[in-house]
Amino acid sequence: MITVKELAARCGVSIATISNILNGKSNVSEETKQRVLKIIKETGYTPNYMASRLRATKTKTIGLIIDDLTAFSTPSLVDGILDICENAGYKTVSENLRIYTKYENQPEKNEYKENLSSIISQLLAYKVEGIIFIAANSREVTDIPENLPVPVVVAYAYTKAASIPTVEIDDYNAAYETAKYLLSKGKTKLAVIGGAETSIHDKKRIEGFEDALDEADIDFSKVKYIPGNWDRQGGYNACKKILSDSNSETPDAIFCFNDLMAAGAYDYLYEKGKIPGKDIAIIGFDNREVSEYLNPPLTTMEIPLKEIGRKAAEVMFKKINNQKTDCKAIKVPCTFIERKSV
Amino acid sequence: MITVKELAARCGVSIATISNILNGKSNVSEETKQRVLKIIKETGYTPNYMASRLRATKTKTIGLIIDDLTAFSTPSLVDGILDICENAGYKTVSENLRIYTKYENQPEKNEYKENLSSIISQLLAYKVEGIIFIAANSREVTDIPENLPVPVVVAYAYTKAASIPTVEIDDYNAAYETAKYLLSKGKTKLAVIGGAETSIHDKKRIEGFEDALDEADIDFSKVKYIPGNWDRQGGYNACKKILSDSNSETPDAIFCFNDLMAAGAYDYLYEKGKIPGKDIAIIGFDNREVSEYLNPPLTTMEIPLKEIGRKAAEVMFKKINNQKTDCKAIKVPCTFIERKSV
DNA sequence: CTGAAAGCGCTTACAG
DNA sequence: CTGAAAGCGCTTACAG
Repeated sequence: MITVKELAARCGVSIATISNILNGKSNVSEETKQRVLKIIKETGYTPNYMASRLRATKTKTIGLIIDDLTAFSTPSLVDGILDICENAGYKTVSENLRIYTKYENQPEKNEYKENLSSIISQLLAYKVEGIIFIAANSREVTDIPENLPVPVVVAYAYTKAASIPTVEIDDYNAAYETAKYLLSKGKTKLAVIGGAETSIHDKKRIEGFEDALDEADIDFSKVKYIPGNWDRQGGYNACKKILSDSNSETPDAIFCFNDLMAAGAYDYLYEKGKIPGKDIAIIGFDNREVSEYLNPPLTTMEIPLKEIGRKAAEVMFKKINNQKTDCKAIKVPCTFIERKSV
Repeated sequence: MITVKELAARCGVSIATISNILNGKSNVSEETKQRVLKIIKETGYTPNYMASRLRATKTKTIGLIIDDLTAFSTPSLVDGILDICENAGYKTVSENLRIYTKYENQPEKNEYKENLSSIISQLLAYKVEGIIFIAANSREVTDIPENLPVPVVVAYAYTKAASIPTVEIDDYNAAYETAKYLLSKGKTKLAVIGGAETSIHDKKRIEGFEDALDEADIDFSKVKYIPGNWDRQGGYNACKKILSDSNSETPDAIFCFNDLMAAGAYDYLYEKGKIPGKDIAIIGFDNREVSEYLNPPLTTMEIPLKEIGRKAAEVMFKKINNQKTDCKAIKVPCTFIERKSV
C-alpha cells in the first residue's frame, strides 16, 4: 500500500505533481510525466479512491441503487449500465436494498424508505456524479427526492417526478405488435392472462392490445382478461377460468403477460389433453430462459434488459454533461421472438 | 449533507464526542449520548463513510469481488453473503470483474489478472476487513496473493492456496447420491453426460458415481461418459452419441451434469420418439428454473447457492475474529429434487 | 512547470 | 467524561 507521499519521494517530485499527472492535468512537463508514470508502473501504485473522493468534486463515479440483486432482470440491467459507464471512463458503486428479503417486496414500508434515504446520503457523501435507481419490477417509485444535487435516472420503473428521467420497456407497442401478429396468424378469438389489474404493465399492454384490435375492427370487449398474478400457478388458474367459461366461445389464442404464466397455461392445456400451439396458440412475455425450453418452445417478447441499462446510463451522461434531454420517459422496444407456440 | 462539525456545534459538544458516540465507545455520559442521538435523528445526519474509512482501522466492511454478476449463480451467492454480513452488522462493497463480457470468461488473460490485482488494492485501500471472492463457475483460482493483510475466502471455486478457505458444492456426494437413487429405482445401465473432461466438477462427480456403483457391484467401466460442454446443444449431441453407439447396450438412465444438457437430451429423445422418464430416465444437476418447466419435470440436484454464500461469510467472520478454523475446503451438500424424469 | 499549504470529514491517542 | 490536535491519502487553489 504505497501512498502518494512515498511515490513522490521516489520520483523526486511533490505530491501535487503526482496528483496532477494522475488526473490528466496539462500543467506537467512531458519529461517528468513519463518518469513518474514509469515509476508508478514499477511500484504498482494505485491511488486511494477513498481519499481522492473525499476531496475531489468530480469523481467519475456513478452510484447504483439496486432494489434487489436477485430479481431476474437486475444482473442484465446492471451489465448494460456498466457497459456504458466503463466506456465513459466512469466507475460505479452499488448498493443493494434487498427489497425481497428485507421488505417483502414492499417499497411502501417505512424501513425500506429509511434505508433508501440513508443510502442516497451515502452515495452523495461518496461524491457520485449521478445516481441510477434499478427497480426490481415496474412500479411507480416515489421516494427519491427531487432536489438532489446530482442527476437521478430510474431504470425499469416509472416515477412522476418531472426531473427524474425513466427508462422502461415499451409495453404499449409490445402488446400492439403481439396482437397484430396474432391477427396476422388468423387468430381472432383472443384472451389475455394479465399480471395484476393494478400493474402499470397491464394497463399499457391492454391499451396497445385494444388499439390493434380496433384497427382490425375486432370487438375488444369480447376478449377475456384474467389476471394471473405473474406466476405459474396463477397462469394455470387463469387459463382454467378462461376455458371453462361457458358464456363465451373458446379462444384460439391466449396472450400471457409473462412466460411463467404461459407455462401455467401450458400445464392446464396438457391436463385437458390439448396441445399448446396447436389447439390454442399461446404467447408469452419476457423471454426468460424457461421460454425456449417449454414444449413447444414459447413465442414471446424479449425484454431488452441490457439495452434498458445502457439507455439509462446514456441518459445519465447526457444529464451529467448538461446536454439537453427531453427524455422524461424513454421506452425501449421489445423484440418479438417467434417460436412454435402459435 | 451536514457534517460532524456542524452537528457538534448544534449539540454543544466536540466532534470527538460525536465520533465516540457513533462508534459505541463507552466513555460518554448517558445524558449527552441521548441528547446527541436525538439531534442526529432530527437532522438526519449520516456519517461519511468515505472519511471514516480513510481514518479508521476497523471498518466493519467486507469486500466482495465478483467474477460476473450475470452468472446464474452469482445473485444468490451474494444474497447469502449479505444475509450473514448484515446480521453481523457489516457492510459490503462489491466490485464486478465482468469476466464474461470483458475477458471472454478466461481468467488466465493478463488483463483479467491486472484488473483483479488492482481491485484488490482498491479494496484494501477501502480498509475492508476481509475479501470474499465469488467465482462465476467452479475452477481453480490462482491469482489471489497469499500474503494479503486481510483474510480471503473463495466461494464457488477452489484454490490451492493453503491460507484461503474455499466453499463449494459437494460434487462427490451429490453424484454418489444420484447414483444410489438411480440404482434404487432399478436402473443399472447407466450413462453420463458430463460438462468437460478437465472440469473439477466432472472429476469429483465421476468419483462419487463410481464409488456408488462399486458398492453395488456394478461395473463402472461400462458406463458411457460423454462431455456435453454444459449447454443444451452439447447435451443433445452427447445423448445422440450415447444412443447411437452400437457397441454397447442402450442405457436405461442418463445422468446429466447440468439441467441445460438434460434439456438437450430431452430434445434428442423426443426427436427419436422416445419419452424421457419413461423410455429412458434422465437426471439433471443445478435445479435451474428451467428444470421444473421441462416436460416431464426434471429430477435434479439443487445447488444450495444461498447456503454457499452464507457459509463463505461465516468462515470469513471466523477468520476475522481469529477463531480457529480447520476449514480449508468446505463442501456444502446439494439437495436432491425428485420430480418425474426417472 | 513545480511545490508548500490548506482542507475534505472523519478517528484516534492523549491530556485534562 | 470531554475536547484540542494530529493525521488518514488525496486534490485544489495559489504562489513562485
